[in-house]
Amino acid sequence: MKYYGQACGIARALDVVGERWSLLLVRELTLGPRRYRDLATGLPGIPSNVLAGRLKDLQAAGVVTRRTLPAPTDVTVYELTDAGRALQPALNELLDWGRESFFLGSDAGKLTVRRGPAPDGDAVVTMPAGTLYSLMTGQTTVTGAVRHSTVDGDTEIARRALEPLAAAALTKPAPAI
Amino acid sequence: MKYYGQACGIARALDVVGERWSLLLVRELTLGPRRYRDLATGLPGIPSNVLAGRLKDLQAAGVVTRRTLPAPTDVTVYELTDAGRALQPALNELLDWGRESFFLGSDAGKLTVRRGPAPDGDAVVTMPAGTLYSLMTGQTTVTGAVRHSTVDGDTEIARRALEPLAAAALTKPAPAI
DNA sequence: CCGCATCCCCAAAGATACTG
DNA sequence: CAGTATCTTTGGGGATGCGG
Repeated sequence: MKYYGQACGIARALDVVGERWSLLLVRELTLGPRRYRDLATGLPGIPSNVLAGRLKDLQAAGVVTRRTLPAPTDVTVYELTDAGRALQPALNELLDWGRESFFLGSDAGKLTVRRGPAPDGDAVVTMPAGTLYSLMTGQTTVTGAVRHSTVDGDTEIARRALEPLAAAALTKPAPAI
Repeated sequence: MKYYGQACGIARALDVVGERWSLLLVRELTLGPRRYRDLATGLPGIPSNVLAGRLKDLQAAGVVTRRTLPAPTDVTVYELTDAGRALQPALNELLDWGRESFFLGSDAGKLTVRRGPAPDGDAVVTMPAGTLYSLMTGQTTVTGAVRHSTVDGDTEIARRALEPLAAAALTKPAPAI
């Protein structure tokens, strides 16, 4: 890893747990001791070598320990050290921040997640999360989704912005709008 | 950026500010509005294109805004949004965690930073930070450093462990010990 | 199986030069 | 000064292999 090399405590903390997957790995271990396989399934998408590498790094940093349970189980588990458990308050704050409201932006067929109140735009479409889900999974169409939405601004622009989000659009390249 | 794609708030938070440099950039902006150049100097080592990219990402995420001050200053500054300022508690917790005590480990000529109390080993050398600095900058030798240290364990092993840390060792490959 | 290690590939970071 | 352009290097993503 490349270190920030700053005296700041935040930088030093990120030197230890700032790499991709590291904090999520700690999150998994706050639930208790876990086996390699448990961690792999709890972190969908993490490559096997990255998981192994992170576990090594966090052990070297004194955040995680590896232990083999006594016979007859004879299972190797990973668990947090005291220093690792001390990360809990930071995780809680990140959790609080991360679950605040957010909104989806559609720009030129590219879907982005943004935080805070929705800014003014050509059109703002507000719909229940379930309606968005139905739209994206093909259970409803753009027309159907709009019926369950409130549109603030140009309705035609709103429809064109929603098109690339519909499930049908997933099989063909999104048109630039 | 590759998103974690998990419903967990921590994962969503890291989707927004989990990339390298992002949280340190937010830290800089908690001090108040800053110009591009201020940020670059406050984040030593950040490549210019990465800084520009992070600023774009954080603006898109609604964490940072860009503003041009009115004439005659006519200076563009970056500052945190309300959502960005809401990261302060998380930064404080990371700061608390990051400035806790840590120790250096020397293993096969490789220097590592570890957290928590120093574990038992073949030898544990305790010295003032200034002595370590002198050793690594060549202002003192291993022998001189040991004189200002307390050694718990095998003294010869301690000396061999310190050798690769001395400034003189930086010009030649560290021997495997 | 479970717990990794190895390989290849590509996207992103690092470094530096350059421009309006 | 505030970025963009370009090139090199690193490290993550994905698949697969392998020993206990």
